[in-house]
Amino acid sequence: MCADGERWLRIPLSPALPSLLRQPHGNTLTRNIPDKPTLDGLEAKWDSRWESAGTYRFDRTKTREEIFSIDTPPPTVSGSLHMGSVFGYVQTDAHARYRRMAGNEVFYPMGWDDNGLPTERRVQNYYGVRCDAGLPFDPDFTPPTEAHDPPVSVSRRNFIDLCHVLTAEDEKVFEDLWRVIGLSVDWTQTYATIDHHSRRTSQKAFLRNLERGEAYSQEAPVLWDVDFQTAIAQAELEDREKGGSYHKIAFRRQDGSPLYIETSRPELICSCVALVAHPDDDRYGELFGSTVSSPLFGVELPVVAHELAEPEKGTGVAMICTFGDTTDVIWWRELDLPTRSVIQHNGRFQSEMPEWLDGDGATVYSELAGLFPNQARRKMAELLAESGDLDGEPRQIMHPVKFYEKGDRPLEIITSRQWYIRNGARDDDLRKEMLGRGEELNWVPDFMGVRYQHWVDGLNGDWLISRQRFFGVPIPVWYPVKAAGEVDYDNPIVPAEAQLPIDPSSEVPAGYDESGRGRPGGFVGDPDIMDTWATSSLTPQIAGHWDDDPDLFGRVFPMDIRPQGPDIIRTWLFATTVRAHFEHGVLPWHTGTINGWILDPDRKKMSKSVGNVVTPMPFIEEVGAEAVRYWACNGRPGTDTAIDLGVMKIGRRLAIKILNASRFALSFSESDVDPSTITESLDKSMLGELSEVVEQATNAFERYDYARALEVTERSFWNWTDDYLELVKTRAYGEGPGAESAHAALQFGLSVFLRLFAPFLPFVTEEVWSWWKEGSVHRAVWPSAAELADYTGDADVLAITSQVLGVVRRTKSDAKVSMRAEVDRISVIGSEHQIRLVKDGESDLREAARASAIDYSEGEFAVEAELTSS
RNA sequence: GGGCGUUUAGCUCAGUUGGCUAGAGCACUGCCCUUACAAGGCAGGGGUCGGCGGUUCGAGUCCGUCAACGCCCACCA
Repeated sequence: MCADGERWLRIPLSPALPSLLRQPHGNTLTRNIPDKPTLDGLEAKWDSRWESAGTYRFDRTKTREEIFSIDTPPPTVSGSLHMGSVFGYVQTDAHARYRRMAGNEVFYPMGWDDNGLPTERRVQNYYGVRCDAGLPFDPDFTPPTEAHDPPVSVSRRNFIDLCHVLTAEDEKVFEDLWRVIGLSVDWTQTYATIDHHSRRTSQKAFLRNLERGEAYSQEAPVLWDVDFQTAIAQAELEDREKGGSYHKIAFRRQDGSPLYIETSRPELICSCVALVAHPDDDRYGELFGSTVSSPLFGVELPVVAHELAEPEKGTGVAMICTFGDTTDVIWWRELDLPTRSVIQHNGRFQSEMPEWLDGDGATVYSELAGLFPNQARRKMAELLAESGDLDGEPRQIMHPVKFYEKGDRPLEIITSRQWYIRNGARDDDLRKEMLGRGEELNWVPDFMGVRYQHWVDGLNGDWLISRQRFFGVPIPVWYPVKAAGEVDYDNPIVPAEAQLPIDPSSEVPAGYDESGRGRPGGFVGDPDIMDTWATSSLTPQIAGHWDDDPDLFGRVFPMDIRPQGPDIIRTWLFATTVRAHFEHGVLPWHTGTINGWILDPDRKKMSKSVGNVVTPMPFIEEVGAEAVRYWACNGRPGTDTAIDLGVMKIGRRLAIKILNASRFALSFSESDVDPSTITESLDKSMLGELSEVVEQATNAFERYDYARALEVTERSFWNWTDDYLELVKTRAYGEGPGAESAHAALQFGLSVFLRLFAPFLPFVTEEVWSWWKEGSVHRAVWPSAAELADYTGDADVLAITSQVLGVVRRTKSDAKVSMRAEVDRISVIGSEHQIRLVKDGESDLREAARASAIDYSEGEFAVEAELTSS
């Protein structure tokens, strides 16, 4: 795109030139307005000029009161570029541009979220590699040009290098998109969640959480993705409806009679630790305290009582396994049951014979060893059918199954040691404090606050931040290895803050040397990394340089707004709130603006799995960046918005209209006209109406309602071109005070419109601004009623004159004659006041209507036009 | 099962604290090459504001209820 953008290029306004050329009063640069203004190429032209002029550079000498700071969402660079990527960012940009013009110094950095699993997965697929932490580093490894098939194994360090290479490429693609779409970010203020500064900030914040007891490690059952082989957090869960089948299975009471349970996971009978029924369930009351034996394995199991057992579900008796689902974890913990787990980290049944099995049970188990759960399930169903313990045929059902949101196989629950940060789930006081933070935040739109509240109310565990992966910020601790060789997890060795960032798998704690790694009396490094949210929950601290630039941090933090999508309230917004609450004792921002969803043209939510992801570049190429921006800014705050090429085309038409109307408005004089020459009441009326528009647009922006600001500006602008420009045209082509008044009013009006549109249509407004003004429209002062006050008149003059003109047009249209057709007379009936208003605009009205005379009489308002018969 | 949001013209959407015959654009129809604009301009037709019931002098707007759609949450036996 933008290939021939410079075909009518003029001498650029170098930042150095204006001071040489500027005259004491106004600006005398010769205008160079193209005969055929075009939108083509404006994106590239102005992006590079803004960059070289530093138009959006942040001035850090400003005070906190003057600064407006934005906690920009760092896009996941390994994710797909889709229309949702531009939607929310453009809305934020419009607000940033408004703030900048309204007098704030805007802190608008950009980050890239590049660490974490999404990048690893993309690297695996892109290059056809897999990370094998056991392999040695290969210094001669070069990134493959084509994906290996089948995948080759590479060392951890080579793998991480590939992650860096690919994310650098991905970040360039994103930056290019942001530039084309016109985001006014300060490109000197960028960060990446894997970079040195972010790792340092992330580790420092973690160590402080650890020191204050807000972070801890614990050996416990966790939700586990068997493909990625990592623990995941509650916030990353999603339920999917999956088919399954209930198996009705007989356990044996002491007297040999069957006790039936129903389960969708018969393969876990071997890890069963108890059966459970509701304490008030009379059917089973006598069994509490006794034992039953499991089918095939013959393990004696207690029958226990717990409120969570639902009498209506299945037979009313459930088997408790370690662990089949999250309810099992609750029962296991609250009833103090033993652990009998058989599923390994790779998702397969362990090969070693479980110690609680012997005899026939061991023989049965040997058939399950090494299988995946779904394979073991079929095997168990066969075996149970053969032994007669399966009652009837399995019953097909659909039920919700927990998945990792990025995963393909159901989660398992596996016991392992993990790191957690407290979030209020296990501490009522902290939960109340976090709910209080949610109430404190100014939510835009306000109903979004409910989502936060529900999430915090529903938390059922602390925040699990450790991941058994590679491309991320390492957990910055080591552990002593006791003389007996066991690792002392309870006494982690921490680095000094000055040492950060560290990688405990390659660096050595103070007082040790490398030879002690993994040896009794020595140390081991924590092998895990932190989840990406553990770092991106610190974006205000990272972007504001909490770690290394307290002066800057004091000027931007707490930030003014956090713009983001509704889906990550539970993750990003909540986690950021937790971290700031712990570290700084404040809410990290004043306002949270939550954008809506992007729906595809059929009003379906876009998602990769559905395959309806729409990428922005084809739209930008077809209608231009500003048309896409116009569409994005038409989406109300927090409102789901469908991708609509039609809306974009309206935006394009608006931008073209601005070019053409500007060309007309600026065609009458070579220099700025003094607004004190505005004397005609129609002109003053127009400025009076504009004054109201300015007020409405400003109020809307103050409420973060960019869409409303655009709407009132746009409506007024079309009236301006349709009515005012037509009314004033003839007078403007003439000479004398009337013409001068028109010229000045046209310029003044245009100047106001360009500034009102600048947040939405940054390229075309800047282009027109450059025709006759110095500097950037984006650093021009936001229009105000005060600025217009000396030149305004009764807005009703223009309104009623336009209305009369409308009647004349309709008359001509009905008569199927040209708009240039002559009108003999217009008769206006109205109140004394209305008549006076029309008379104020009469001469312009007669020219525009081509009417030779206007008759007036008092009465109920009515207008009639009498065409000259031809 | 709970919560939030949406439902206004064929389509995409406005309608701020309840106030005169409900608005815009697209699409459709008619007219017009008028010296800013024909990838345009001007004008026109088109809606019992999801259903039902309330409050009110007055309801698209407030309350209740039902329905459809979307999203979020919920202990997978």
